[in-house]
Amino acid sequence: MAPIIYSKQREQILETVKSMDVHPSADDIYSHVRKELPQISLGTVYRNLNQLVDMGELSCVQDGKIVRYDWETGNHQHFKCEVCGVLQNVEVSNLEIINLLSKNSRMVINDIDLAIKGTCVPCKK
Amino acid sequence: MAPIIYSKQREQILETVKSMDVHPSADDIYSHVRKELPQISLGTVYRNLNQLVDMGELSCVQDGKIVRYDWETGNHQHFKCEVCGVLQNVEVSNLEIINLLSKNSRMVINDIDLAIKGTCVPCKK
DNA sequence: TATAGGAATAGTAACGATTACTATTCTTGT
DNA sequence: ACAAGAATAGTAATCGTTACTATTCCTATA
Repeated sequence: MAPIIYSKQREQILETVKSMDVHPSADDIYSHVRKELPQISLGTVYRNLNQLVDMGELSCVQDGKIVRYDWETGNHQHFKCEVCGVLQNVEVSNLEIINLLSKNSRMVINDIDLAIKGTCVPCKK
Repeated sequence: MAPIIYSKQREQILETVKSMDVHPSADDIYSHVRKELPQISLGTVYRNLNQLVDMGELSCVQDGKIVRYDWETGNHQHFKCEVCGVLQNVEVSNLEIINLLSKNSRMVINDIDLAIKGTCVPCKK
């Protein structure tokens, strides 16, 4: 439980993720942040991303075998287009789904993680 | 599109997964199959697991950064206990969830992948 | 049943995302 | 200004998985 102290690297990483519209991978973020801080190392990016997720400043999603980061931390789930590969947020009431699930199960449900796969609107045409 | 021909390794891998009650990883399966076929290589296990999933004989789930395999291929989702780490199947009507989601979205939903996190019945006590 | 063509294998090397390590540099409370 | 200890850059290591290659196995055909 070491206290977290300021670093310009962490601030820059957070700002960078917030400025990106897609769900960037650690490597995407590294590339962007290097424009501002050319000396930053990839390990620093990973360490800070993990901290920011732990702190609740960011959320993350597993996309295949890589992790993607998201500045939206509220109640949402992810849609992946199987045609173009884009990953986008979908506003969903997790509670509704949890209620649906709770009807038939005796375990305690804390959270759900829903990956929706299909064809996005532009690819549909 | 090379035709798939018989191999005792593939048969043994499939039988092994079907005999296991938990959701085994490739490495778990490798350990078990080696008792019957000591010469089998890990690469063979991976290659055949991928084929069996493609053939629809098995299904698989991403669990953190590893993939786990499942002989149940029907309509179900996965529950992970955050206390003991066990991964178990939950019977869910995917259609109900897809209907819920389709109300508010214009993309075409082909499939969903739901990871439920919580506390299992034994750990609840 | 012998055989040829190609599919599968064992063993090993390579890969890619992520984490660990370490000497040095920053932050911050005093 | 200074000391304690967080954070960093750079690099090595880890780990699940895939790729490669020479050899062995399967099976359709003669």
